[in-house]
Amino acid sequence: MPDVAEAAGVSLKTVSRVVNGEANVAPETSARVLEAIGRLGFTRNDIARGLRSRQTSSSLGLIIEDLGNPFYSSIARAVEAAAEESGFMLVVASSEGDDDRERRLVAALVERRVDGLLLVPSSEDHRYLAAEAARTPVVFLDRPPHGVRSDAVLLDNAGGARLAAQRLLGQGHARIAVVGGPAGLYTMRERVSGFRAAMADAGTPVDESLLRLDAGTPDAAAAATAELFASRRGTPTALFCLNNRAAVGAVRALAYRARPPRRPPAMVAFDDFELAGVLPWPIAVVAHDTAAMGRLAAGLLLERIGGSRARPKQVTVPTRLVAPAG
Amino acid sequence: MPDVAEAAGVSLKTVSRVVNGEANVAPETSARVLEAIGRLGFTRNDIARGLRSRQTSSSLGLIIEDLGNPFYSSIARAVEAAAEESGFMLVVASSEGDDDRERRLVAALVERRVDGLLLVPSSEDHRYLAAEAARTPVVFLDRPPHGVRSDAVLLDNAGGARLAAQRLLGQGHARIAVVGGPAGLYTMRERVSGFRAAMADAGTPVDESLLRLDAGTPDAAAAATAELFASRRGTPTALFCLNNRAAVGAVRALAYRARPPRRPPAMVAFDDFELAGVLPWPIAVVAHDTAAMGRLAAGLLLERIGGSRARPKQVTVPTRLVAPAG
DNA sequence: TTGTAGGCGTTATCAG
DNA sequence: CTGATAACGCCTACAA
Repeated sequence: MPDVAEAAGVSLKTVSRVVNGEANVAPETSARVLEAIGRLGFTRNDIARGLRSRQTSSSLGLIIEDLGNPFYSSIARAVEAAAEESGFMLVVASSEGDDDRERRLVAALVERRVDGLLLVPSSEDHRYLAAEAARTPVVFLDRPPHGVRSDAVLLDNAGGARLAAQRLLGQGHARIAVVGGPAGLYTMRERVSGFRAAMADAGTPVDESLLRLDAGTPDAAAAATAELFASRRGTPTALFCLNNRAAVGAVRALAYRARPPRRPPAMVAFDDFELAGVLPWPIAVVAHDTAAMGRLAAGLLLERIGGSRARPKQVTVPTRLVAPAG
Repeated sequence: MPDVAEAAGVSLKTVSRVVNGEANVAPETSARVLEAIGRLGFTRNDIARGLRSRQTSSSLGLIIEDLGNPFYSSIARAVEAAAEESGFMLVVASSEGDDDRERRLVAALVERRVDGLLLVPSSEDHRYLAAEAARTPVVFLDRPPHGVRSDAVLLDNAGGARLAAQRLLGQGHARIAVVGGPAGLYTMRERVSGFRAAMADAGTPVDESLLRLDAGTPDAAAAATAELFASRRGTPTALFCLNNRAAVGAVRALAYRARPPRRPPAMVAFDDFELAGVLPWPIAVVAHDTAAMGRLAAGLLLERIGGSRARPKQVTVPTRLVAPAG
């Protein structure tokens, strides 16, 4: 910038004014400065800029588990759109479900002075955030905070699981298998407990041997599903997949098993997916609005960044059952 | 940091040393400083840090079309992994296929002093980048640069399309419909020309009325597909979908059309998708390694950041045909 | 309308 | 081993 100033024969401050489009610059001076800028290929340094005033980077941080999972990437998309609308850029990082990585990423983002942080936590104890949260607003996504008071946007996991169970029960199924995982994850626990509640309400006992809650990947879910439906006796007649990963695995396992295909089980999957409607047999899904989750979370975060000191809110996004057309 | 220094009764520079784990600090002094840091909740400000030395933000920028498209999100995941490995964070922005947005995002990222830029360009004239590229290394992804010399990582689009056409031709199909878009997009043009080349090689004339290259969204592709297969006469017997969006739309259209379903057309889709193997009828896909694309691009970028002045490379990632098991 | 002085939080340099 | 001082690139406040 000093170079530009010299080249244009003006002071540094005048260049600054031109670059930022401030008023009170003679058109002629401005033109000369602009010319110099063009000639020298000058670009304003936003990082030095923020240093003085806002002390920020005009960016939001988003920590999710895995960008490759459509659930998270669609959240990321919504967050990015909302951020951009308010003039923020989005820094995305994947924790891969690892506590330590999560902590490291939080620290890195705070050091970079993101203006706010959206976090899908992998850890279950967030007291480590108390210090950061004092400086940088944090909004939790998909899973609630523990040990720190922050806003959170969650799904109605138990409600959705209830709907799933009720549908299968309503179709006359009693032997319902449940596949998903990892078992310890908040969303999984909630969904399983919603499932159990619906079963209890219906007076239908849960056969624990049909619960496979250690299937957190498509492959694991496929293996678990294959096993569940391989036995000759005591085979379940219906299947509840706890998330989109489990659904992909289960669908594969069921599609590929012994040909010609036996009668497929009734199936409900938590999380909608693009091709749910066109599989070889009907699948119902527990759908929800991931875009809304992202938008809501970004909105809450932007309010905090704007200085809101309201009591931390916990917003729950509804789920609904989408049955196949057939 | 001055506060910490005062609290610990040392100089500012000593605090800096401790924070950065430099050698030559007495353990006792270090302990005192650490204590003060903990007590005051101090966090190093990475943005001020970069101001002095590297003049950078230790981050890479990635501009893609849409995080919601699995093709791009899986690239983003690979890029993020590679970036993180080298100590960079990733700033993601969606151009939504819009030239102006692309330019604005590039400018914003350069102003933020990302150390390098990965770009899936929407524009077709990149001379505007010449100035930025001088300061910030740019690597093109999925589509080649025009008017600026930069590295690029591309797919073998024509080759993949050839494979697709050859498969359908080999199955005895001559009336092959092609659905996708937008027509002007580099990848689409390449794929269509690969398709035409294979048809020409086989001596099979292309029926232009079966080409629907304006179907850039699932909905548009579904409509085009429905229309193509609705007619009584001149109906195509096979379908080539130019990308994953078109495939989703086409599958929907074909799955939902008049029940009981007529005999489904033979189908090949460019881009693999998770459930390709389990649809009601067999679908072959032109698969490729998006993770490798992301990794390669990030690698090239990191080399440039490292100061490489090698002649710009253009890397082509191979495609292969994956036929259904059946 | 334009310019000068000072400082944002950190690190590099060089002296103690 | 530790500290004083000068940058880094820009903006705010005040002055001319």
